[in-house]
Amino acid sequence: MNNLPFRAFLTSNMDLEKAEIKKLLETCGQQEFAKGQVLLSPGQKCQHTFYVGKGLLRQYSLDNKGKEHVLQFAPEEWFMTDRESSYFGQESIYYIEALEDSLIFLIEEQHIIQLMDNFPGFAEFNNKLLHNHIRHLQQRINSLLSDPAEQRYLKFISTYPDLLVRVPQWMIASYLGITPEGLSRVRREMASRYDH
Amino acid sequence: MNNLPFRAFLTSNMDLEKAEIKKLLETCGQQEFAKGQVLLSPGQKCQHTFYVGKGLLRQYSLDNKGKEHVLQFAPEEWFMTDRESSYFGQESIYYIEALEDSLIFLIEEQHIIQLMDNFPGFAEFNNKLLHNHIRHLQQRINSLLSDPAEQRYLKFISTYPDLLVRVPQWMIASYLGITPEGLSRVRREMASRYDH
DNA sequence: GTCCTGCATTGACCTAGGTTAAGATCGTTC
DNA sequence: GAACGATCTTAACCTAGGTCAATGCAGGAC
Repeated sequence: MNNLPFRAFLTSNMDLEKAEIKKLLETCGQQEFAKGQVLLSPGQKCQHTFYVGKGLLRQYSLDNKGKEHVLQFAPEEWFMTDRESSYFGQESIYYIEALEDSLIFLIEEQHIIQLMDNFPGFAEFNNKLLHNHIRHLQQRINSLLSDPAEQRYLKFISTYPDLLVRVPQWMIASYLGITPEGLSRVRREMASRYDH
Repeated sequence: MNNLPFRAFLTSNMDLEKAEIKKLLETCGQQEFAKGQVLLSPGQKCQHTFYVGKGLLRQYSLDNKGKEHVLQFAPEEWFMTDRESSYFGQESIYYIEALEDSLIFLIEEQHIIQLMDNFPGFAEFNNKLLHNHIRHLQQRINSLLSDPAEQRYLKFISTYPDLLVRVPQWMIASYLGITPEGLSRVRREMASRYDH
């Protein structure tokens, strides 16, 4: 089984022992998703945590006016799941979609629990992921409360420089909480400040 | 030691065994904070997780124009900490302040790790807290992206009806991401819609 | 090639909410 | 009770960003 990307990540980044990594890789499936394919839809229960070996995922919601709102992007080496749904067993209100042809490793929620029970290193590893997630969400909220659109865009660029070229601009706008037109204007104003 | 509020919470809400609860209560201190007292300031490392036995805490940041932005409130039976700081060992950029005279139980970060290692029930308990936190943050982001101010206010009322009377209105406005004047207007418009 | 379809940009106009400044209403302190 | 500070409200005005509609470009698909 070609689980190399995931194995490499687990080996290099986490304090996991060989046995733990082996067990994790054994219990998780892998699947290719084509660009545009949907991994999770509203109304479904999210059964997996997705690890992105190759490609790019996004999570978004649809408001009552039919407008999309991007909650997260997940490029290579990121995990994505709807924890509201997978952990609490509720029906999700989000979409998760592949933005590129992607190689995804799927970890079932119950396996996570099993692994945590049996491997202390894995519990720690999971703990770290959760804290990382919380840190990101908290920073994002603080930015949404404190920063005007241009600041948020600048922060996005410096935090995710690679996404800038992989993701259409209107999705970045959506992530920032503004319209595509709004982002276009922000960019124009930034540019006009430079060619004096 | 009068740790009754915390003990009662742990006993009723979590799948913890007596030994685990005993251990947790033994290792955590408790302290009274007067209204207005600050538990954490920017630049400090957050050493504790705070459990609110009585009273009310808030976490907020200060932007470069000197404006406050409320990230969270924590009334009775809630936990509060700056996980960005306590878990990752960074200096905090937030304040945590008591909004009322409060009885707080303090759990040191290292004790949490110890407890997680030694008591599987506690690891699960902690895991649940983290997921809950993530759920809240995610819902808040989605609301900030999707909802106009009035919607956000209505959601706040239905989620935290008690805070409505315990927290000054300008702090609620700050939590919602608008100015006090803005919230005042929203309320007026809501009211005017009812006395036709 | 031509015809799509999706994305980015622009400009004119609009609106939700920010800003400023002035009261109104309090609970506190002396 | 007078004086004070904090909170909330109101009103006039302002601005960041939304809305709408038009235009310009790419790639594909054929």
